Amino acid sequence: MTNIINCWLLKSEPQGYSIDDLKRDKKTFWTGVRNFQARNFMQQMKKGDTCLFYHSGKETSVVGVAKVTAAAQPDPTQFVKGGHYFEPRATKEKPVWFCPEIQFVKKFNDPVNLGVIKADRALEGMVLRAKSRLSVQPVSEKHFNYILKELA
DNA sequence: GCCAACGTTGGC
DNA sequence: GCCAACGTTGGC
Repeated sequence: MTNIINCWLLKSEPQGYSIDDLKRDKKTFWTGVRNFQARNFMQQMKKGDTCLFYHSGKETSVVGVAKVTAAAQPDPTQFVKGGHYFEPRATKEKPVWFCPEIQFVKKFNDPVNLGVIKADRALEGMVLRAKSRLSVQPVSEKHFNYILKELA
């Protein structure tokens, strides 16, 4: 049996790319992630997987839901010489960084704050509680559903 | 392959 | 703005 994890959490600085930006764009490629752990999780994402969309910075809240519409593919920003996300080690044959495509699903009326997530015993073990820096992380289906149904 | 130095993220 | 956490780089 393959890995059946199919819920994720994506972090974003809202000044950089917010849930409202995603709502406007409807779809986007999740480019610019430059962390190997995060990349490895993104490569496990499949079309149809669901994602919590988290705003870091001032808000520190889960603000909505997105879904994966295409599996990870080479991140084009790694080839842009002089660009912020340029990757000198990457070639077209052997790209280093990958990005799935995601689609807007919903924005919460009530964002779920990190404080609540940390305090709620039902969310014990959530990666977000421990790994403060990881920008793409798996979420158990139980935790995902709980956040949607009980907290948002 | 170790580890010190360095850089970045992100909560507070 | 600070700083803890932690990922990455590069010298050895």
